[in-house]
Amino acid sequence: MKVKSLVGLRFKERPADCLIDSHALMVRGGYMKYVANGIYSEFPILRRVTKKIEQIIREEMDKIDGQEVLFPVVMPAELWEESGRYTSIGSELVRFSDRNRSNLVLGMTHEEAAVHLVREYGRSYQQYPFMIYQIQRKFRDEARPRAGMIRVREFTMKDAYSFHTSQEDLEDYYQKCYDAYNRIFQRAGVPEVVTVASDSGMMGGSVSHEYMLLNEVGEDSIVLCTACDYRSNMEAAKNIVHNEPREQTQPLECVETPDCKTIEEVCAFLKSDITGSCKAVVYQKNADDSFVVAFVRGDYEVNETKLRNLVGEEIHPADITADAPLVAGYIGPYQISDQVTYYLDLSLQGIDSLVAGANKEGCHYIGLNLARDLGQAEYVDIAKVKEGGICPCCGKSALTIKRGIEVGNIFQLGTKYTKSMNMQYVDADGSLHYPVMGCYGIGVGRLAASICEAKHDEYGPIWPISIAPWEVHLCCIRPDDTETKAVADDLYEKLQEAGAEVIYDDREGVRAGQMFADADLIGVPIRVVVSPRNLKENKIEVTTRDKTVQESVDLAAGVDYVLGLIRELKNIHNVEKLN
RNA sequence: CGGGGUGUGGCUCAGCUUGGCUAGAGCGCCUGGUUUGGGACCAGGAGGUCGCAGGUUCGAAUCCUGUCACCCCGACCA
Repeated sequence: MKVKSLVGLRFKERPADCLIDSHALMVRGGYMKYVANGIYSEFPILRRVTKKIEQIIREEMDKIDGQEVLFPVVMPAELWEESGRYTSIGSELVRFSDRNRSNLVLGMTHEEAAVHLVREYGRSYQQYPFMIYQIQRKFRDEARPRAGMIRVREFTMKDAYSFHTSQEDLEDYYQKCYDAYNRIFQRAGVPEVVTVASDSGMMGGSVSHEYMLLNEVGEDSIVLCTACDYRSNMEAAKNIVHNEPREQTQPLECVETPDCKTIEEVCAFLKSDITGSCKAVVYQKNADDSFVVAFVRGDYEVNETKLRNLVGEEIHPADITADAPLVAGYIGPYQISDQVTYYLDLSLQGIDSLVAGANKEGCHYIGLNLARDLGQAEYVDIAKVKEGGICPCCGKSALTIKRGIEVGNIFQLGTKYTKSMNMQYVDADGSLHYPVMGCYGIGVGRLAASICEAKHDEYGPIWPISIAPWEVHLCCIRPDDTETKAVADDLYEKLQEAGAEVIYDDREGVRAGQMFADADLIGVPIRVVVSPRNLKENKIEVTTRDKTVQESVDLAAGVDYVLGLIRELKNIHNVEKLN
């Protein structure tokens, strides 16, 4: 491929809308073009990157006996009605109708299609286990796409579905997939991707893991233990609090706290420690707007995912109107209206004397003892883990919180879909059973963008060779010089004949500076420069994009040197060798 | 859906407060020339319904109303 004819515009200025570097670089480098909110087209450079990622995924899926299939993008509503998700999923699922007024949906995930495809095939236990996967476009009408390709509405995803005759077999396969995913990320040049325990969300199922590329621009908070291997998404992280007894039990007393609406204001006013206070965070159930109050120790935040799971239905932050059975700013667990459901967080357990709202305008209680004053008090885990918190695995106060981009996930689904869609197999003894499912996803475009985000400098991406659009970027400085051009052309031919993927810049009238800037933006790992200056010494210049190699090589040895370098760079991510 | 912001050649932006000649600059693009190792220089050129609709006015990129789109924060989220 010649740079001269590479379709896509590169430009110097950073587009105003690009908040994160990977987005800016991929737009500036002619990788992608904005089409509509959360929708992009891929130019050839990016398409080459995503194709390579897809190929790595394909190979690893095939290694664990996956079989590639293709589901439709458009599906009839009936299919989604079978699983119940036609109604249970919100506006993220695009629904529309065709000319016959049949209701259709755009595929945002394909559990329904997968079950539909193999419902008949999987009638006998002898067919199990099996796994099918596809690499295909999905559309999710996300509320707020952002950060370029990191969060979009239309995207390419590899989604895999495995079917088993027992939970044990699923767990066995789940582990194989877990390992395959690690190989994929290693081969794609990001071995630093970590797995974390996650909340299964609307997917249902019990066990699930997310693969996170730790990065500042990530949307997820990841809880990591610096003392052991514990890793979890914040949403699923268990919070452990040990409250030491520290005060004598005091009598319950109502005090005036005028204009103190936040817990900080109350504690400052009463000159009390925030860790001895009880904070109320109010939500409403989506279904009937009834109030749900979460009480946590003043210095903690509510983990809405854990709360949502506990409540068992969708909730949203409350709008406390004048006629609500709550006094905003003065809400406490003691004598709270019986029209509200409330939960006490574990962080409140064992505190003998609390400061808490009195459910009266301008008043708080001091000396509240939950065990004594509430009769029976039940404590649940609904608070967010804090930096330095106690690890639920090793018990040390060694938790740290980082940001991560979710590049993949795996779920043990159980029989949610096979049951609802009535997929059964006949067992050896003639009895009927629902197969157990697992599902496994990787966002291809998001992975490409994440890798760019993790590996770039101010000039452009630094692609790992395994997913780089090309392996070698050949620059011919001064192609108007016939000798230089002849040497460069020859190198281009020979490298390609030897199987190297080469992008060749032989543009006339383009100065060296621009060639280099373009090469930086394309981010190819090996750069070969042919110029009159080098040829005087009968040399060519070979450098790597990350500057770890900067060699002047004899022209005669040039091809072999470059081929050797390609092999060397490829070995870095060669999983077979590392394992 | 709530809050904030922005819409002016392909890109980055100025002009708007205080309405007034033919709407500007840099980058990019086209032609010719001089150049040639980190985004060159000279000369010439193409490219705009100033997001859209309505209103005020002798006159609107500029003021008013509405509307749409996008960006950011939040909500939401396999």
